Amino acid sequence: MQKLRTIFMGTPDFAVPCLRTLQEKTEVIAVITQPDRPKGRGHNLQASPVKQVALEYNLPVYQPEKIKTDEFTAKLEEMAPDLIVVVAFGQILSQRILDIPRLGCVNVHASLLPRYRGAAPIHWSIINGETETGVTTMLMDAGLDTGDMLLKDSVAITEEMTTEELHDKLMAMGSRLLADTVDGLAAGTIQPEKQDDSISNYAGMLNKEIAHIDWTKSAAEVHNLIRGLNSWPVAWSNLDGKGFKFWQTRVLPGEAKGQPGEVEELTKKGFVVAAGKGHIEVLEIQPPSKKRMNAGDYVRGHGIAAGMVFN
RNA sequence: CGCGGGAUGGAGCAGUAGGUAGCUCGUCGGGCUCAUAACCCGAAGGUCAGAGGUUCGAGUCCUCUUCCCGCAA
Repeated sequence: MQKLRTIFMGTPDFAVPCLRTLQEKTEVIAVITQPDRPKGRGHNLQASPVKQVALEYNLPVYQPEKIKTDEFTAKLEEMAPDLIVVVAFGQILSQRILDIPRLGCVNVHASLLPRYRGAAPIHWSIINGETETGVTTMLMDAGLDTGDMLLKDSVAITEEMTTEELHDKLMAMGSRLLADTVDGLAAGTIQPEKQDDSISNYAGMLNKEIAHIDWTKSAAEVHNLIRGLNSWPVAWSNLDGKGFKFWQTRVLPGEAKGQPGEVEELTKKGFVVAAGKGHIEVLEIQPPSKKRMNAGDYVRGHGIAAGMVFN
């Protein structure tokens, strides 16, 4: 069978396994990714993970600042791909681009659509305390993650799972699902299914403010925020005017003994903080200008004491 | 050369106007105990990130280097 001619669009780590899958199954004629951005200390320009892998395969890489320009669209039309695959690309495609490939544009999205459409489905599904999520492939249309669904796979979210762990699971699942989707599309065996807009919701972009812990919420909600924002941007709270990041916590049984944010007691492994309802034990923390460390170690070296209040 | 914060025994920290390096924990040995991650006694372990400079003398002041963290997605 003649290999499909495809174009891949993606940017972060999450998209990399999908690119590898596509490279194995099809002839990738171009890779589109975000322009190199200044990153890290020193603000050096850094290529996206997708670009690095594309270069490894010697694939042609394009990095338009805006993909929707007439000029770039025309270039895509010239390439005349059979299929375009988009995974965490970071730019919205125009209808004109969506119309280019014969088999359409396929998107791999890290949620069970129509739930959690948008930029940060993995983070939000944990923050909201969901017990199940997954990956969905769809035929893109002009809306944001509103296209007809192709294939789906699900995974359970456990109580202690962090975004980082879930991200890795879904990343692997996404590339497997993409493989099946490409095969199915080529063979014409997949029946696209419309999304039910009435049960959809939106997982917006994250910002610093949502990462600020609100201790008046319940212990479970605080814990979900912390594990949901683990790895980035990491939930934080102030003590003495200094920002502390919270990396790992666990919900303790029983009622809160102090006001929200108050350190109730020190424990072997860390310390206990009261929430609006219930309380949590802090196990791993990151003080200003320091690496993340065991909360117990931090307590031993510092004057953390019962009665101090985070806010 | 984008801005800022760090680097002190295995871990986390002190170290006050420069004058022989301390604390909490861990480790090892011993004791107590039916027993213990509990308690008691004792011990080991640091060229204070590296190089140079100022000084009678520097963890403590100055310069350079290396590494780490935050901001920026």
